[in-house]
Amino acid sequence: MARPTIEDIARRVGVSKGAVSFALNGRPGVSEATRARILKVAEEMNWRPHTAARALGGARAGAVGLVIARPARTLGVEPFFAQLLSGLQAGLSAHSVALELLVVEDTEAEIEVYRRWASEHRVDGFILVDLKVRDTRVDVVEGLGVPAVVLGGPGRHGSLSSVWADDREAMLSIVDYLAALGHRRIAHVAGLPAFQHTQRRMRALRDSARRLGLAEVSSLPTDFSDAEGAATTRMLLSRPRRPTAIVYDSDLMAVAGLGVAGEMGVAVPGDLSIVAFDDSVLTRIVHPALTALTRDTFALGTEVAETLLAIVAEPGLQRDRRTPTPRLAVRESTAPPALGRDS
Amino acid sequence: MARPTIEDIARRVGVSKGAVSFALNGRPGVSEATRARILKVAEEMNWRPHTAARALGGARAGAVGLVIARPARTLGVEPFFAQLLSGLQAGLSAHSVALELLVVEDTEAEIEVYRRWASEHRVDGFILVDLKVRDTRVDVVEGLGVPAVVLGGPGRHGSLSSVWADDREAMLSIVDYLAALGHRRIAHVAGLPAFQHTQRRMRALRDSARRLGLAEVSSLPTDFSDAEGAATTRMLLSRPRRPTAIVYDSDLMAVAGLGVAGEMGVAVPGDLSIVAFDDSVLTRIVHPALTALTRDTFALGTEVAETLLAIVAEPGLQRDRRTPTPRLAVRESTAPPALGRDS
DNA sequence: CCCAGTCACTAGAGCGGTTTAGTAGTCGGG
DNA sequence: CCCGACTACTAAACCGCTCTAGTGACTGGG
Repeated sequence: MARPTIEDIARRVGVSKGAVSFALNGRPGVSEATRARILKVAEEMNWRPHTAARALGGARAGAVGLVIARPARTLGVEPFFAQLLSGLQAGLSAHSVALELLVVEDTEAEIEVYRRWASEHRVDGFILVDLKVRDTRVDVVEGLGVPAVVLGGPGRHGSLSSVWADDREAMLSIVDYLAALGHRRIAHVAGLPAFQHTQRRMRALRDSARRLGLAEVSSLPTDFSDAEGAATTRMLLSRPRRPTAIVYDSDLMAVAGLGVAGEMGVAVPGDLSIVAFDDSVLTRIVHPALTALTRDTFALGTEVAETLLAIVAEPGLQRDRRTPTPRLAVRESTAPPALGRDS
Repeated sequence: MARPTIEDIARRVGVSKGAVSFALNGRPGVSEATRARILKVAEEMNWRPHTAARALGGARAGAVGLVIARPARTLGVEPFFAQLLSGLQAGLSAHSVALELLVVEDTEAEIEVYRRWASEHRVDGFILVDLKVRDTRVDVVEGLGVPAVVLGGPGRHGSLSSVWADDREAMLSIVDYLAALGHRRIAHVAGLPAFQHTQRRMRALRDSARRLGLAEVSSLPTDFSDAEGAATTRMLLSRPRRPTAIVYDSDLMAVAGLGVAGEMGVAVPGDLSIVAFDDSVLTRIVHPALTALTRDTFALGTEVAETLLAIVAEPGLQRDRRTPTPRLAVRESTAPPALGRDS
């Protein structure tokens, strides 16, 4: 037998389609006895709702959308991202909601996809990541009237809900730690300056340096790629007065930096301390293992998923959820600076 | 104005719903003049098809499904996987087909999802990865009558189509290369023995050793995790007669192995050569950069996507597509073995 | 000049659910 | 005994689109 419909069930039980619908959705309108009979037959016939039919009636689409604007080839080198995805999955699938994933080339294409998916009723909500300083997406998604959660923040995301971690606090904790070890010349290999979180981290570093009286502290923006991370490291280590510690905005860049140090004969942590502003298996498998700011990215993903589902269930709701501040996991890549010629 | 429907367009243009449908789908039945008028109005009103309504009419769902059975937390440490995903995306989105992604705990749950998605008409086809030696999923998916493509092979996937690379040839090329360098004691840190490709690689290594007269060659299965990769390496390097070369079944394990070598003071490539059976940015950012079997995983993904779309478009079609054999990219982690005490 | 054939289009059924309005039947109170 | 309220259910509209059968106008051949 082909896919059974509620019509088939109705016929078999001897009731109307409506009664079957009520019974299957736990809605009042049928007696308990009838409900039981209907459920039994539905089970026997192995009935499953046809999502499209449901969605057509104006109901939920049963999926949420995640669109990422990156050159497709670079996705997936970021362990952070993959972990986030897993967490999202876990949070969504617990409620049988699917995730529609799309990778596009740029923000313009991304916005186009939001427009399309929203008008096609393909998804019930969106997740926005990689928030920029002045992000055009926020206005567009607000305008579409579709529930959305922004990963990042605080602030700067209009009426959309958000889930965020305190980048500032995190950066302060790193600098405090390095300063306590005795480091005075600290470099920060940052990410894309267009990102809000990059800006926050750079500002936190600057403030921290002022407060602690560290003179030679600087942030160097990159595009988050391993290539630029390596190039920037090479440049830093070629300086006559090179930094004694480098903070990288991603674990991938930190590992790339470690590779450059090895190549240039700079001992880690003897001559150079390295801290990664993100953790993953990567930082642990290299030698020496990298000191890293560790957070539960998986949990972050589930948090985002649940927040979004809550908003979908109750439109108009707005939520700003702060996640625990990441903590520094001290490993083997940090040590007091060598008492060198120029310290 | 809320979302416009073809009804709205029909009214505005002064034709029937049917005419609008024909015009918008490039179907015969309307004059060119009318078609142009309809398209113009549709454009003005910013009309988009309602996917659910379309799908309800028995048409395509406009999405394909990818279900992965892994503990959700471990997804995404595999660069291979992320790259594949990007490629899939690229191939699918070129045809405006979405990807429904779900990560589940085990194969049983995976099968349940296939059943559900198929009966809910949520997807038009499936992509199966991580094929096991005797894989229960193949029968189930065949039984569902939903188009599917298996990544892996050759053979052992019933009537389903497949896209595959020649693991055997690849392994032979690695062993030939190492033997040519002078290595005689080669270890293979393999993946899960339940996987077909792990079996093929192990067999290829064995055959190769026999052919080349290499006496001390062995494959050691792991679960593909960095932890087991590291542990196995530690064990191998602690042997009195340790291998002079190790081949790892994934880049992640190779990097983990490199870390262990560094930790144990074993010089790479001086005392030990390392080859990774998979390439990614990982192998390039470490120092020394790892010699690796490189293939275009992104292209593999698009290939899979296109194969699946072809089968969806023409059910009954069966295709076995072999992708180019991966090539060995020689980097800094391989060299002739040291003329040690016991070689 | 008539009829068959083509063209351009319309009307409406159907996809599989949800939901609303309506209808029997029962029950309790006055 | 009648009326109103409530319960359990039915019938049918509706969601937005596709697609088939049907219709009227026009064309061309005999």
